[in-house]
Amino acid sequence: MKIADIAKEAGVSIGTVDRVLHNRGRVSKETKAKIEKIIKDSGYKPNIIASNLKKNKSIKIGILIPKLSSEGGYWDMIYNGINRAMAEITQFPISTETREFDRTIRGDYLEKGKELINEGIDVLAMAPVVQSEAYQVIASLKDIPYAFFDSSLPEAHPITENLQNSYKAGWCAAKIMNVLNPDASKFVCLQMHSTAYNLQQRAKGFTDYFETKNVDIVNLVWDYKNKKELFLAFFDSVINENPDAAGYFIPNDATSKIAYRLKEKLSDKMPTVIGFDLLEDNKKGLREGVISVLISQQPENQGYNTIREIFQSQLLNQHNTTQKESIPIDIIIKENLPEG
Amino acid sequence: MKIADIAKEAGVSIGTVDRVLHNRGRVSKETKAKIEKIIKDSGYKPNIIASNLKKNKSIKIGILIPKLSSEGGYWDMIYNGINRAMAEITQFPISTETREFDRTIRGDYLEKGKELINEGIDVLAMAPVVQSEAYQVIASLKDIPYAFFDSSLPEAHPITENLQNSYKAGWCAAKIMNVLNPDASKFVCLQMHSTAYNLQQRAKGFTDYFETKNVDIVNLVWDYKNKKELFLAFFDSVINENPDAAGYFIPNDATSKIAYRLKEKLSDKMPTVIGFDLLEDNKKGLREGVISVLISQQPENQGYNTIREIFQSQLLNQHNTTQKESIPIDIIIKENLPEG
DNA sequence: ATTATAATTGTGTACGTTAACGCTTGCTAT
DNA sequence: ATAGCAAGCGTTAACGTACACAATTATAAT
Repeated sequence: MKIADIAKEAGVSIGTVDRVLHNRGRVSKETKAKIEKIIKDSGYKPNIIASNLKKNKSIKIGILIPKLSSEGGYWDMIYNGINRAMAEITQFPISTETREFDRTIRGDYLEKGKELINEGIDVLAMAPVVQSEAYQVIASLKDIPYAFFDSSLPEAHPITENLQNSYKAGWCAAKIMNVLNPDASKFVCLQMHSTAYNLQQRAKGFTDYFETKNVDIVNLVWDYKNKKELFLAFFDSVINENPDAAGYFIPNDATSKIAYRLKEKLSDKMPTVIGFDLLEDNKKGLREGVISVLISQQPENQGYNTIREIFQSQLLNQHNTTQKESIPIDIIIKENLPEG
Repeated sequence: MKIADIAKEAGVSIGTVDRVLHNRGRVSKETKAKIEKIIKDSGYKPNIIASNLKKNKSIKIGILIPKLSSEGGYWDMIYNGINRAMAEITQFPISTETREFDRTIRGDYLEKGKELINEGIDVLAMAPVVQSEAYQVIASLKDIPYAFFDSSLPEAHPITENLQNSYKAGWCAAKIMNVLNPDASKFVCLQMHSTAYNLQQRAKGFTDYFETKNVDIVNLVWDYKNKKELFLAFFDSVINENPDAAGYFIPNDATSKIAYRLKEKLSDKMPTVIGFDLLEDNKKGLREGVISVLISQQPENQGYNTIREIFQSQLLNQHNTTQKESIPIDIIIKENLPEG
């Protein structure tokens, strides 16, 4: 069934059918109704291939992402996923324009966002990690659609979002910590960025799990604005003050650093260490046994899915109706660590 | 850069360029060389959209899969993934033709496979679970490409395969079993289909893990050809004979049945139960605590990926060069069980 | 030299859709 | 009555590729 068939059946020209299909007006009510009925009854589906060929439209996707090669390579993993998805659809007229922002510089997020908008992007994929500025970027977008990865923003309406339920991830980590140390009565939870919502939620999930259990959770926060060289001294004092802690939960990605320090100081009775993300350092820690468990946010898939869904919605006009699940909480131990 | 541009640059017509592009001969050596150089230098990429429009080719994918609604719904999960992928590409001229076979009927695999071939499929996606017949099907395919899901076949050359490393999965399960029962000295491994290669490998991985540890593994096999109603009596005797078993490893998907029986018989000191696949029954067992851990083969993703890769290679002519990883070993506990 | 034949190369149409453009018809305002 | 105008509809030229067919040129046979 193609437009010409509909036209023939309706006794009109393809131009008229086209106007009805695209709601371009200039068609009488009766004709429109007749054509719409035929379209409905025949189950006509537009040939997206021909459509794209004719329109010859190209979609430019803006990517707003924290500085690559920072934070242990976490964002690079997302970016790899983005590139994998792009590679799969090179055949289609789609391109990306990337801006890396520095989340520690006030206003940088907004600035880079506006740069992208000025570039004339058709859709924006963003990690809304600087909340207040992210809202401003969205406001500036006007009618340009946007998608989230890594995290979300209340009250926003992205075309898709790919992120993990942080609270549940913390809760899950707590369960594992509990199982690995059934008799323990004390664990440490050490956050490195006080402001990040994700990390707060993970810490909360972890703490809440133990609420009804007779277990002491020591919640600590190390502000990333502090001088880096002071960290180890700080951490050593944490170790000294909590000799009875059976495990350390690190809601952010700096797990290996902490794990190796613990190994150094407490080689005899190494506590359980649970952290996040399959960064190279963390994978090494897992392989060498100083980290017991890592929870992966599947950043590669987040990037990949984001692009795929943008592609589906913008180029193929397929808007997903079904509620999608969030990224699963991926439990990684030495034995199921993916190779490479 | 399009064919017309190449033609203009080479001073020939597009027909000649076309012949060079498709190796249809009838072009002089010099002309061919000149055109090939231009193609190479310009980085020309054919417009797959226009190509498909012209060719108007439709790909029919044959699906050879065990009876749906059998084996606890495992194959239905794969089929769901297949359908999800198909839904994403409805815009493209691609269709499926499914044949369900009964793996317990000798010759049925081959028969259903031949039916598909006679249907005139362009590519076959198959679960090569009946090895000898699968080889015959492949031989009958002649030059039709094929893809594997769930399992593989030595010496075959599928365009893609999506499966989990069974040995590694068993090994991983063993590690978890060990961690959950650090002081135990005996575990039971109970297989339900003696012939399935996958299950053998899982059992082997599990057993091998404990080889150097002073742990006793009781390896049992219940042949599925036995009368079903005898199973519980058999299993009760297993329980009685191994009162000191700290855990049960079930390499196949009938985990919940076993777990609930154990609960009935040994409610006071319930052993650890580790099994496979997120079937409804198993998920229930996990939620209710009779199953400790399930390993997921991500069947949904297997089906999804298989179709996607067929689509990429057959319709977009994008043949993946990079070695792909096998399906990850997905560790599922109550706390990270996906909803729904 | 002239055909016959083979080896090259060029031309034209179609794939289904889009959208600019133009044609008709009927109406309003002068 | 007639120009002006808008509503409604039809026509047509692309988009880039594939392939059948026509046309040309080179080579061989007489």
